[in-house]
Amino acid sequence: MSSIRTRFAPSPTGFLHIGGARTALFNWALTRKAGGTFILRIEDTDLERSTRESEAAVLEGLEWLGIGWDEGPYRQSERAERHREVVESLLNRGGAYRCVCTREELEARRTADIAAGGKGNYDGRCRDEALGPDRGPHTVRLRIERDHALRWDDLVFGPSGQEASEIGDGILRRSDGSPLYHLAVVVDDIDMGITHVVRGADHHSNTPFQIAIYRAIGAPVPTFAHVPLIVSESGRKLSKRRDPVSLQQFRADGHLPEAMLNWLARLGWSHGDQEIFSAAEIIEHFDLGHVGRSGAQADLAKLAWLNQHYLKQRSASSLFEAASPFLDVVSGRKVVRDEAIDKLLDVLRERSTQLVEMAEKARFALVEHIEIEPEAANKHLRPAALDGLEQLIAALTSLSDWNAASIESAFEKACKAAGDLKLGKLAQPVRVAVTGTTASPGIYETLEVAGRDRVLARLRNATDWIRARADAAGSTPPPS
RNA sequence: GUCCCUAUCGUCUAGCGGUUAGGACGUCGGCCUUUCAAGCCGAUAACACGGGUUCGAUCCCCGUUGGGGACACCA
Repeated sequence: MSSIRTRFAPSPTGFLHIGGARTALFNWALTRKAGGTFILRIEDTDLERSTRESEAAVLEGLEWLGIGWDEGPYRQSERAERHREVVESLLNRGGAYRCVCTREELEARRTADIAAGGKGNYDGRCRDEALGPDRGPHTVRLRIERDHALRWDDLVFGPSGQEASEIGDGILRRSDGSPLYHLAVVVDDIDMGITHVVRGADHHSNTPFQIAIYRAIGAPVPTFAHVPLIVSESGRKLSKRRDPVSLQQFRADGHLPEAMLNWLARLGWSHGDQEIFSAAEIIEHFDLGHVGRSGAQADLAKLAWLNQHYLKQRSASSLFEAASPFLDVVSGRKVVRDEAIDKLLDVLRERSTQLVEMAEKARFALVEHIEIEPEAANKHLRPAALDGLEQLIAALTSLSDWNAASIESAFEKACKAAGDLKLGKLAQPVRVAVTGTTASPGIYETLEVAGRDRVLARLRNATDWIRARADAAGSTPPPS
């Protein structure tokens, strides 16, 4: 059996967006499953818009997702000579011809044709003129053989295509001598021995013309599979302006690569009822036959769920590894891993969907000074809480060990000393004093990871604040 | 405008002539509970419409409607 060869061919005109990432993923999964060769080719023939930065972003994005390639990256721009060569040979063999129609003429005739009920295809005026290279500025068009069916059996869409008579002779080379995309991809795919072209469904309609180019060149037509586009949550085409589409952005928000991979894989593809897929399982089960035929909306809520799922799956060390850069940002320094950090991340993982969120929730244990939410302070840091807080400070101060269990005993002692105070009555003020918010992990763990010194300092701050505020408001000071 | 593609819960989807139309996310409710989560339990919710074909259509065919894509000397 001959092994398959596939490629991912992004144009480096921006960041790698999720549609492209998914196309890469499908190619990769298909190829890995079949034990074939996956090639990366950068389509940078549009020199105006292509940049090395975005090329680097594409490679980085793929690497981050764990999508590795076997050959390349090749650059289409480096193959210009070869593209010229193919056009020349087509010209020599009569598979293509020179066309001197100007844009204006073309546009006028096209408009007239449509007005007359036609399709607006190129009318073939120069087709049989046998124009030589001495005719001034000209483009080169493919001489599409009439009465040919330009059809193929798409691995996703099934039987597809059109009759040759339904499309016009397309341009292969511009008047400035540069090749058009259609010619370049076909030539590159032929030269690189691509057997399976898996790409976005936006190319579905271009395929007949490309098949005609394969025929003219005399090369075997590869197998095609067109993957439906990802659409935005509003149901429309993804807009770079409106929608979150950059893989880099998802990464910066704190998504784990395994979650992104799983999410992308399930967007338009399924394997029975299974929702959770490791990279290995995607490879094991992937097949084009189970890729849907209609566009899929990017479901951010599902991504959030998946991301938390993988957050919960990670080992302490790999969780820290992923979270580390985010923790550094919040703390403003390099956070080193220790037992307290591990514990902190561990209690935070089931409370966060992204790493930015996780790091933000870890703030109370990472920085010296916290801001207390005014609303939380007003509600929970009241004179009524003073006695409990002071009893707790005393109990905490006399603790010999600082851990969740000993802290719990201190709470029990404080509650009892404060007149059989309910735990909830004490826990919330403490939570606000220590974390600045009303929501946090269990109160014992929270105090444990915040550290004794910080906890005691913040509790004292809180009691001071309550007193000062009571005085300022002129109300009766709390009983001592 | 022409051509092509597409259509199952709000979303991602399973289904490939006969099913109580399944799962997951979300949403809602309950349990748990020191807050928030997590977890567990339960509920809600779909075959776009109209014709055929067939003993029987979610499934096959044809329309309609909706959605998407392509029609460049862009990629």
